[in-house]
Amino acid sequence: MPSNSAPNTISGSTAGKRKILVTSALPYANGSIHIGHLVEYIQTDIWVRFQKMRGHRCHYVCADDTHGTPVMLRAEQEGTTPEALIERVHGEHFQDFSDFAIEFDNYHSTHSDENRELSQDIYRRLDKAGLIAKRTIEQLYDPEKEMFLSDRFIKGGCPKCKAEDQYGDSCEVCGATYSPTDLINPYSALSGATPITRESEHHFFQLAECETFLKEWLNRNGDDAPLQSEAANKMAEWFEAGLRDWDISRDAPYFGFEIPDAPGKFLYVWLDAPIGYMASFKNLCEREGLDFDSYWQPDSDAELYHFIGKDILYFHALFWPATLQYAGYRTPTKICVHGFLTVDGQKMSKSRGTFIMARTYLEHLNPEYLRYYFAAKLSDRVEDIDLNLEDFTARVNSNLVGKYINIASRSAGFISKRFDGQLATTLDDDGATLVTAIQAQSAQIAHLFEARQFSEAMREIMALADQANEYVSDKAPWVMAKQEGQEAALQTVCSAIINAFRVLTIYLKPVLPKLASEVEAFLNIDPLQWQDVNELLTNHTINPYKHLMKRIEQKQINAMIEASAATLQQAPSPARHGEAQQKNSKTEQKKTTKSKNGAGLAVPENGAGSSINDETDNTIQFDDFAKVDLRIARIVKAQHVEGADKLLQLTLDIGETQTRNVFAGIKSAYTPEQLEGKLTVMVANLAPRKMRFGLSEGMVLAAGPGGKELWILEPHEGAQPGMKVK
RNA sequence: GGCUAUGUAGCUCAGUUGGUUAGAGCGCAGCAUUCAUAAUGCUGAAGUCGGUGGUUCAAGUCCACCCAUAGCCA
Repeated sequence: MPSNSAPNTISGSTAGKRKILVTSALPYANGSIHIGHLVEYIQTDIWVRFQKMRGHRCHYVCADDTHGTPVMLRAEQEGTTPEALIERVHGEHFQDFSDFAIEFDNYHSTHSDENRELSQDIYRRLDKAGLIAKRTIEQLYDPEKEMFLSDRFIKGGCPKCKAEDQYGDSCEVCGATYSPTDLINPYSALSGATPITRESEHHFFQLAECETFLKEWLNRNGDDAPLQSEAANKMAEWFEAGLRDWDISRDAPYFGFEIPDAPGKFLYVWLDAPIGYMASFKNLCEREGLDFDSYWQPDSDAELYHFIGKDILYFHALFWPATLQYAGYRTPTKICVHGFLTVDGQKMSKSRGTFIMARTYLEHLNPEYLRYYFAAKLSDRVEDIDLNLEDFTARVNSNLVGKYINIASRSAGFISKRFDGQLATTLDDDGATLVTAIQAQSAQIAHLFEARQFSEAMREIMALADQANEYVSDKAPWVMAKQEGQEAALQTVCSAIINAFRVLTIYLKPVLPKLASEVEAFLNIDPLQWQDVNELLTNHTINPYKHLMKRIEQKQINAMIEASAATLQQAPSPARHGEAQQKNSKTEQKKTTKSKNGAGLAVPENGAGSSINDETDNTIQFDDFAKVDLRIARIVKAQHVEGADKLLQLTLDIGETQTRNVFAGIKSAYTPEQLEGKLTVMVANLAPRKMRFGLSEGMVLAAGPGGKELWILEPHEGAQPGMKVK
């Protein structure tokens, strides 16, 4: 594991200023920022702030990713232009980031002059290098809308199971994969028109030509290689599968940049998106008089870091270095890949209220809680991290408020009340020992920040906070305060505590910049830099202590979850770019369908107490309720379903001449024997759902989080099959 | 289906090249304390390290298979 290794020559030292350029992936201009996105921006921002505190010349740039079909269509839907749409979203994104204390040196847009010039120039350079091939391909075309359709925008009947309304690449009912041309009665999802096949010349980036270079790049710098081991593994997989050409052109109409000398052809959004990193930096250079070339020329002495999520590794580890190399630019120093965010161990879910938008979070909680929590969970590995809300509350309250903030809170009162804010001129032996011990961890903690092992750094820092609290406990200043002749000792002890607090604040500053600045005001000092660790604050007057951070209350969390559940109809997509975006919203849709009625069970995928319906708010009218025909049902027969992991097949008697067949996802909690003969409640008027194993004609009601914890409803004695539940 | 990860105390995670009774924080229990917007200190309980089989004097750590979860298959 390369980045776990001992500090190398670059990362360990403070001597010598480094030139560092850092990016986070560009958020797509077709959705709001949510807490999943924030993992990356917070991770990057912490790293950047650390580098700046160390005195390095570090720039952090980002931008909105604006091009592609989804933006074009959404603008059309909203009755506006793509330009107006992306401008509005740009403002929203920037505000969200700012409010989370994510401090870009520049937040630009891929729809900018800089990006157009760079993108078109890079295309020309790649073409000149012989890497662009042109081939005519056949694609489905919407004659009404007059545009080519990607798989996502074509629907029709599944060629295998005949299910209707399936997408162009795979069937959600039987799982078959196929090509859109295989669909039965295909139609355009945009206009409903029948698509026709049409030829078009496309431009391809011949990635296979770059294989030798990519392998060399990947193995560069030994232990300090550009990729983490997990990402390098993935690369090996891709190499083994063989690198294929990359289709980088799209036909008009397309919101993007035209390909030079190819009228009606546009650069695919994924080509110009990463170039947006350069464009944003170029824009910054022009504004601040920096030398763009010294960062991007092949012999550059600057370091270049891209922080990305594992979902877009392919673009950043294959195409992007290849693009840069063959266009005559330098290549990235490192691609820092992180995993996804889960909430309470599961994918963020709109119905459970765990699909939390950045804005919703901000309306209920302090952003620095989340910054700390993410820091406490993040490592240099490509691992998913979990936001466990209970753990979140406990850790923030205990670590930040109970341990760290409390150190200031329990000493400052004495200093201001008894000594008029004046700190002692020297520390006693024990106090000096404590502060020295905390200072001594500076190099180690810096190394952990540098190596992106933030969770380890937080552990170290909190262990030091424990030492400070032990010292307070040992010295018992409140006892001294009551003894005559102990004034000097009291002042000395409290000064040591304040000094311990000051050093801990330096260590936490990259994570908690706002809090740190309040601490600076409280301590009456200049903005803290990393090198200030070695100084002592003595013979100095501090300001009266005001509480620096409140504890999280459960009701704030609850309110945030409720608010998230309530605003879920505007389904923002987590994806960043064009087609990836489409794919994701499709997954989301799949999930929704499934939890609604796919398994014939009224339990949302995993959600205890959550709403079944994703689209409405929580209140319904009586009429709405009356629409649901709930009936007492006797389980005449229950059996396993061959090939299904979660399903039981139930035969239900609801007083009709025919029994009902229902597939229920309760295998994990019940055996067929436990169910046969029992009474339960079913939804009798649910539209039948064709499943892989047959037709499901309703669903039975059950509660619980899932797995073994699942309980179906059973009426009291006397109820008869067929009775209506109302 | 193929591939890649992950699975260690209630929760979140550490566990170096296989080596003495498996660690931390949070939570929990008891005690102490009251300076601190209940915060702190001390003590303690708690794990057949996903399962099965194997290699070895010795396996959480290596191998095989299986189970679960997540992702990738452009």
